[in-house]
Amino acid sequence: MKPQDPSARPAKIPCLGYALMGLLQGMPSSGYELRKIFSSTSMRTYSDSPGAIYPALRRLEHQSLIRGTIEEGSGLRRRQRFRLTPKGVAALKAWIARPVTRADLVAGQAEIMLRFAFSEQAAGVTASVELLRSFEAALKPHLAGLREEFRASKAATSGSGRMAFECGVRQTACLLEWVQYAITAYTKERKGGSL
Amino acid sequence: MKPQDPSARPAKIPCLGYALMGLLQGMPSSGYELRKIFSSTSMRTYSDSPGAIYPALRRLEHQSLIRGTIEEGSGLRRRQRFRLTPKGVAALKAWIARPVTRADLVAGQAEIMLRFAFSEQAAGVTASVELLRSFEAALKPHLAGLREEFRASKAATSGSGRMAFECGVRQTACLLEWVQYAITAYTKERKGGSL
DNA sequence: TATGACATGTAATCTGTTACATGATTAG
DNA sequence: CTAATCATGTAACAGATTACATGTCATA
Repeated sequence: MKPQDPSARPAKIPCLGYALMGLLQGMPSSGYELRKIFSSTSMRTYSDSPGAIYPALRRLEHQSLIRGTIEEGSGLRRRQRFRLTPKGVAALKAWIARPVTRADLVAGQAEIMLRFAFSEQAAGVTASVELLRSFEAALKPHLAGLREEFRASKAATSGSGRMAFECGVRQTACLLEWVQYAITAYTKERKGGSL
Repeated sequence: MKPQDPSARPAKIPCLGYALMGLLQGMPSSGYELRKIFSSTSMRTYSDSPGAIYPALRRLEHQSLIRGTIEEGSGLRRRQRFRLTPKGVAALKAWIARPVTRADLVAGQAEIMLRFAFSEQAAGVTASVELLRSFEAALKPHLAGLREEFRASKAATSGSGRMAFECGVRQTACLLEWVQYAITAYTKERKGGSL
């Protein structure tokens, strides 16, 4: 069957879904609270629009990755508090544990950083370090390739185009430096890891 | 009229549209050639799928920003070559000349870099430098804000989350360094500019 | 003549955006 | 009572992805 049996693949979860699950682990929250996090903290990159959050939460619930319970506590105001299910925890861990591919790099490192940010709480220090090493392994040849492409296009491209390319190279180099700094920071402070 | 009269706004062009127009200035190309650029060069970030490119080209054509002409030259194989119209050139220049806002920064700098990359050819060195200065002006307070948020969350957030935040701060600092390097590179080499 | 690269497209589907709607609760 | 905030949603639409369809041309 060529068109890839829909029941076979594990129902791809978009990045926003993982962002929500990552926040939900450790801190069960309502949709409104999650929106507040997206609009007020450094996670501004994610949409805080209700038209994004609420449908996303319902999708996750339909996949049994999270479960919402209506709180009756304080007032009569309806309010759902969502928690990760065991299946959700597993999905989150699997997402974090994925090796970093070249495709991840060209797609922008936003998703990898999200994975890393949630890694320690969701899967332990060992998983964080593993992810960093995978990141480093993907990053090195990628940076080398970029530098080669930069040299090759040096004559062809002109002016600001070349300059922009150089910015990309610098940013990638900076990222690699951070990865290596993070690895040493993790491996120096503890030998065993907390998991 | 609250719902913002649709005929009033200049029909927002998505980033892919500007990427296509930027490539088309200077080098009229077919859809297939554009796809090749996206799939083979450092512009891999943009989709090379026909389902993205061809509809985007048609949208631009409907807005009279580009015009396609069927080439009859070599064989009988149909092939459209697209060129920027004067209106397209104007739209591209206007997009490049937009001051960089805080919203641009949190949305990720991909679009700003694209604007800069095309700036010199589309609007001249003066526009490039102007854009860089605007970028710098937006970047400085943003970086300061990030650093403050980082310090504030230092105790609260734990482990990899804080580390990821630090990565964001470093990347932003690296970006600012590049901007300043680029400004000096431009202003040192020529006083007047080529426009 | 069969294969593969060239070249262009369409259809189904998914996700996100914008803009609006709805109702409960709290502060003045 | 009224306005603002809390909290949750919906509807219309835009844009991208995936997967497929179509046809041309060169070459082995």
